Amino acid sequence: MGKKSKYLVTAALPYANNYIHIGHIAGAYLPPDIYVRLKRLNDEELVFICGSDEHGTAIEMAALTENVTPKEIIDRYHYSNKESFEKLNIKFDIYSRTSNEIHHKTAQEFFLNLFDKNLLTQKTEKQLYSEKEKRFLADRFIIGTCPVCGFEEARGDECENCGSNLSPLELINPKSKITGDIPVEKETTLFYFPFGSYQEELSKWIDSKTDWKQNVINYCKGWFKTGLRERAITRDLDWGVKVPLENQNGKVIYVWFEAPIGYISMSKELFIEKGNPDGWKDYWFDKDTKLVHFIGKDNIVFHSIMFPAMLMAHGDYILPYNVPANEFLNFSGAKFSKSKGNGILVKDIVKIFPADVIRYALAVNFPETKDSDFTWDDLQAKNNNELAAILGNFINRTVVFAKSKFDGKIPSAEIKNENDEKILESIKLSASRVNEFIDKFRFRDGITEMMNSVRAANKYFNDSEPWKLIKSDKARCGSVINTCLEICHSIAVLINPLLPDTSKAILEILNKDESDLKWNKIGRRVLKQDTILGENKILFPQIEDSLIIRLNEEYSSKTEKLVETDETNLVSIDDFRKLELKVAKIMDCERVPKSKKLLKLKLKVGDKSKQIVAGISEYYEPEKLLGKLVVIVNNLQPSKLMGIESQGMLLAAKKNGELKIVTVEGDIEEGADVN
RNA sequence: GCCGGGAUAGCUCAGCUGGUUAGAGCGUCGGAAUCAUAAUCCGUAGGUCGGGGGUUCAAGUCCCUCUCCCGGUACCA
Repeated sequence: MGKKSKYLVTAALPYANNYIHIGHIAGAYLPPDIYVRLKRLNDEELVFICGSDEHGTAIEMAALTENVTPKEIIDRYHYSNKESFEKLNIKFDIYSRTSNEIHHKTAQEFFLNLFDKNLLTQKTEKQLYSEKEKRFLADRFIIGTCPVCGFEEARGDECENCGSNLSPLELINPKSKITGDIPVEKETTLFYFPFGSYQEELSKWIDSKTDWKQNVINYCKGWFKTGLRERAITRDLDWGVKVPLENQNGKVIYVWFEAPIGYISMSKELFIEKGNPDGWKDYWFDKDTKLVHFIGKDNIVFHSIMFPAMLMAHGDYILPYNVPANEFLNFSGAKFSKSKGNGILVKDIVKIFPADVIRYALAVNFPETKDSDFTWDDLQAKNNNELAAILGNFINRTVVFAKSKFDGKIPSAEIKNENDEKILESIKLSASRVNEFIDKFRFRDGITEMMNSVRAANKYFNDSEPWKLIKSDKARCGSVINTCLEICHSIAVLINPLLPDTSKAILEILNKDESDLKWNKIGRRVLKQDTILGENKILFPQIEDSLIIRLNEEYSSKTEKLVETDETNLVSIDDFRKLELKVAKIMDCERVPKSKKLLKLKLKVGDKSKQIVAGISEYYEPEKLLGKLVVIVNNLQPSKLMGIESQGMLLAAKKNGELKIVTVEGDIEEGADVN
C-alpha cells in the first residue's frame, strides 16, 4: 500500500428555490456518495462537501411573488433538501448554506484578493431603475412590450411569445413586474472578471486532463472556440453577498461568482465544527489533494472554466483534479422540468420506496455518457428481478438454510474444498475491479460487477447443492453454508457504497459488528463459527403491479398534452349530461407556492368537501374568494397540478386578459346541480 | 441561423485512436434444479448499429447529406 491520497469531494450546490428531484440525485449527488463511501471503506482520507446555494435574483423573485422574505424561501428549500439527502442516505460531512456569515466573509475576502491585485475591471452602463422601489430591476423583473412582436408582457431578458432574447432597455413601456412602477434609465458601475486573459492557461490545463470525461472536455473546448469574455461579477441587488468596498451600497457579488466559493467556506465551517479551524487548509492548499467536483452537465462551464480561472487568479488554492459531470436523467422519455412540474421529487419518492431501492434504480442507469431514462416500471423490474431475485434471495436462501439445518448457528468450515476458496477469491477479484471502475467514475460498470459477484454466489450455492449434502454429508454441507455466510459478509461490504441500509441489514442478520466492514476484507473469512445468527428479514419485498400502475397514472397526468377543442364541434345532450356541474362554496383558499397562477381551493359541495387547483391567482386575491358560490365540474377526472391534487374544475370566463369566475345569481345551497 | 451532443437487440444502456461471427443487464423462449420472496443456475433466440451516399482491403466507428430529439448561442435594426 502506497501513500493514501487525500480527496476533497464536492457535490453541486443545489439552488434553494426548488425541491430537488431524482434527476439531480442521479446526476450529481448519488455518484459522489458512492464514490466517497467506497473511498472510506478503503481508509482514504477525505471530506465531502455540499450545501444550498441561496442568493440571486431567482430567489428574490420567488420571495416577491409569494410575498414572503427571501429568508423564508431559502429556509423552506434548504431544510427540505437537506432532509431529502438524508433520507436517501447521501451523507455529506457537511451540508451547509451560502447564507451563512462565514461564506459571506470568505467570498468577500476572495473578491478583495482579486481587487487588490487589480485583476478586476469596472464598467459603467445603463440599467433600469425603479425610483419607487429604490433599486435596479433585474431583467426578469421587468415586463414591457416586445419590440419584435408587440407582445405586451415580454420579460426583460426574453419574450416568451416570439422567443426573442431582449435587453430590458429595448422594451417599450417597461414596468416593474412586481409593483407596476415605471422605471427610469440610470447608470450603474459594475465589476468584471476578465476570463479572456485566462483562456490560454485554462486551455493548457484542460489539455493536460486526458482522463477527464469526454463530454466535459468537449464542453470546454466549445467555450474556448467561441472565446472567453469578461463577465460581470457584481450586480445591483439586495439579496446576496455585499461587495466589500466603499460606495458599493446596493451591490452584491454575482451569485455564479460567489456560490462556488461556498465549497471553500463550507470546508472551513466543517473543520471549525471538528475543532480544527485550520484543517481546511490541509486540503485546499495541498497540491496533493484531489479536488473532485461532481455536477450535472449544466454546471460544466462553472466548474471547469470559471471557478478554475478564479482559483488561478487568486493563486493560493488547488485546481480541480477532476470534474465528472453527468448528463441528464429523463422521465419516461420527457425531460424533468420544474415548470411543467413533472419531476419526481426526492421528498415524495422517499415516502414510497426504501432508499436503497431508489439508489439502485438510479445508479444502474446513471446518465454517464448520455441522457438516460427513468420509468416506474424500470424501478419495479430492478427491485423485483435484480435486488430481490439475485441479492435478497442469496442472503435469504443461505440464512434460511442455516437456520433450519444448523440450529441458526454458523456451522464450521472444516471440510473445505477448492470451490469454496475459488468463489471467495473471485469475489475478491471482483472487488478490485469495482474499485477500479468507480475510481474512473464508471459507476454503472462497477455496479454490474457487484451484481456479478452475487450471481456467482448463487451459482456456487446451486453447484454445491447443500440441500443434497445435508442428507449425505452434514459436515461438508456445513462448510458450504459457512462459506455462503462468509460470502454474505463479503457482499455486505461490496454493496455498502451503493446500498448502505442493506449492507447494515445483512450484518445484523449475520449478527456481525462493523469491525470487518473494510474493502480489503472482501473475500476473506471473518465470521466466528457457532455464532447465533440474527433475525432473518426479507431485504427486498416485491413491488406489486398495482402500485406501479397507480404511480404511472399519477405522474403521466403531469405530462399530458393539452387537447385543443374544435369550436365548431357540436355535442349531443347526452354528451352534455355526462358533465356533472354543481354549485360549490369556497371554504378556504391559498396560493400554490412557486406557481404563477395557481390557487388551491377547498370547496364544499353538498355534504362533501373537495380540493380544486385553479389558475386564477393573477386575477383574484385568495381572501376575496372566501365564501363565494362558484360553479364547478364535479366529475372531472382528478389530476395533479404542481404535485397538488385537483378534484374538479372551476368555471370562469376569460377574454382579452380578463378573467371572471362563474358565480351564482342570488343564494342557493351549495351542492345544487347546474344544468 | 450557427456550434455541440444523441439516434445500436422488446426495454435501459456499453462499444477508446476503423479490423476476426456488434456486447451487457433485464425481458422472451427452452432446459436443469427445488434450499430460497415461483426467487436460482445453464442454454437459446432477438439488431441491414436513424435514412441515403462516399473514403477504405476493411466502418456502428472516418467524410458528405437528410430526418428526428436534446443542449448552448446569435440575430430578427
